[in-house]
Amino acid sequence: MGTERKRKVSLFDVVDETSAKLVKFNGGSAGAGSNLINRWNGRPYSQRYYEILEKRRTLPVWHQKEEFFQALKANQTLILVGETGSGKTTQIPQFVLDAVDLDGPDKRRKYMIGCTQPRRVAAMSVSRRVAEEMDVTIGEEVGYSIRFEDQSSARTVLKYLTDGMLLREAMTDPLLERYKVIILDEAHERTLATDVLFGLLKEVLKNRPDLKLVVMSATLEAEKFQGYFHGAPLMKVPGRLFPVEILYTEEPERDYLEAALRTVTQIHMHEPPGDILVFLTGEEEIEEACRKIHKEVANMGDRVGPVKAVPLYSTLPPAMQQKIFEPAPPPLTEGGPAGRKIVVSTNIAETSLTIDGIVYVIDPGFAKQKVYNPRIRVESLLVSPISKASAHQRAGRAGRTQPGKCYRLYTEKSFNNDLQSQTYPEILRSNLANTVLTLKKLGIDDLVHFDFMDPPAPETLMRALEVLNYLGALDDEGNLTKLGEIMSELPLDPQMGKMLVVSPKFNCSNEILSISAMLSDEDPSWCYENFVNHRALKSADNVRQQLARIMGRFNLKLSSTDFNSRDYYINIRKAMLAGYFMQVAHLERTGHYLTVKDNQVVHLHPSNCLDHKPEWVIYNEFVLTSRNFIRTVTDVRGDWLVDIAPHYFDLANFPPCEARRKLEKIYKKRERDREEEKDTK
DNA sequence: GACGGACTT
Repeated sequence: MGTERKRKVSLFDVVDETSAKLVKFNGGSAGAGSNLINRWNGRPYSQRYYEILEKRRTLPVWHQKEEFFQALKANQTLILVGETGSGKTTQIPQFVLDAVDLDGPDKRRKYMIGCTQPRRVAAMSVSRRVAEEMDVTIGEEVGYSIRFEDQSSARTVLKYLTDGMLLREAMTDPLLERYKVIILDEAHERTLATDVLFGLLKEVLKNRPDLKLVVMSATLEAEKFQGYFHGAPLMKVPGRLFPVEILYTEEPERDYLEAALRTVTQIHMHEPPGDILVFLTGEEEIEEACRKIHKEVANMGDRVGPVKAVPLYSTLPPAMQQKIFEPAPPPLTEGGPAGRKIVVSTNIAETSLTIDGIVYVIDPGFAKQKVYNPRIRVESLLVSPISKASAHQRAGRAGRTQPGKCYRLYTEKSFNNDLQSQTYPEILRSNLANTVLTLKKLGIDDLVHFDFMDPPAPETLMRALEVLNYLGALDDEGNLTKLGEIMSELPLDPQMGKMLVVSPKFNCSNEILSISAMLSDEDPSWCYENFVNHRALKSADNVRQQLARIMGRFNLKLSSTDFNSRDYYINIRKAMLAGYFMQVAHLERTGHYLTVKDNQVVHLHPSNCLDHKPEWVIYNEFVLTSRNFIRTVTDVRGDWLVDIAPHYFDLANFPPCEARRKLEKIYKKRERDREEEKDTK
């Protein structure tokens, strides 16, 4: 069949010049005489292939193709720095395909090239683009793999996947033996998964001399990467951005929101046409800013053109998000002042979404960032100053289609002296219980000596180990137990994983499965005009199915207590406690709740749906906002605590407090009951 | 009496 196609093609009238060039660009790897045949699927190239090829050749990274080949050939690890527009994400993996031999030792099995992305959408859209460039079908020779969707096949030679997905694959394929080359893209973002992959790959490379690693990053922190990867060579690729003029304020601004709005109106009045992108920190602030912009511009009357202020944040429904791509409004009257689009966005526009046509960026210098307090095991969001790298990225958003301007609402001195150069990697700002469980499953026994690029605080690791030990996922020697094994396979936090795994014992796994799915996904009670969010329910159902499949693999039975039984809800609450016994709060005589053992004063979040204040509650989340809130709470009973988690509520290891005294009473009553029982016998 | 920056398995 293949021969027939080849014959047809040799008669095919293709522009000679293109095919001649093609031989050269395909290198020696395309089979002899097959320059018009796509080596990946044996089909003749389409006209579109040649059209795209012309454009690809103009990408900055193409000028360094030979240099890249040499570096890849000579080294096991390679670091590549390329700014926005260099074409690295789409081109480098294709260069790698041209440079390496994917045949396995027995010739039957072919190796793959894997390229990680921090985000699902990116993995999906980039792989589609590359499939088009290579003139192959997506899901065949070029594919992608993200949660809920595996678009790859036995023929796949290049696979884009989320970094979290590669980490999952490593659980079953510790030496990543399906891969010949792994490319970690967007490494500067330092996601939790990428950071774990760094350390893991360093180990794997030692045991797989034939495996190669390419680390791609957008910043010069690459020199740090170089040090980490034993002085791997660094290749720099220029980006393709228009110049962006940076403007600072003379004095520090007291109120960044007010300053941002003032800057918007000034640009609108005095600057040439071009859209504006304003970075703010959250939904509420953004909606308020949009309202104020419309109001202020309306007050200016006909002197200025019309504006369309559009909000942008991740929880905005997709249809509303699409509005950022609509054009600016036309002038009110023919020949009148031009209209302007003003996108008011969170950090989502810094990395995940690119909007063409932005000429002005307003950067107040703040973002909400996660911080973790290992002492009380609480993660919270805090509005905090951004890093220099982040400011640089924001500014770049103004230069995608023409020269632009970036207004930094802070002084140049502040930029130089106060901003840290890089954002703290996520691994230093997170609860690591889940990460530690993953590492254990990956066979990393000695966490203290695991080669993290930035080692987390020892206390954070200790707290994570402690939590996993209390849950029974790790034994006292720190080894993964059978329970821990199952928990590591579930895409859930350890507490929730434990709750789900033990739920069959409480005869309520159907219900706990639903609860887990609903809690681990976006919240559908954030309803839109009192209707339950359909998309959120669909996605919770998706999660539920995935969890049910994994439970099936471990022979965990799906069961329910009779709905009319008085034990129906009791069993569910007990199963929840079996996972969440470390997140208990006790109602003190003062009327306040105090978290057990950590002794933090907390308040029931107003969104709770209890009709009374129970003496003991377990909570799903501790949120630090205007006060310490515990959110999504469930009423539990004191004697369940000592039944279900006696090892945690062990009085020998318990600070003196009201909760302790209550537990003492329960233990004493237990003793009395036992003795009475003895006497009656 | 009031909350989700961005992501991922």
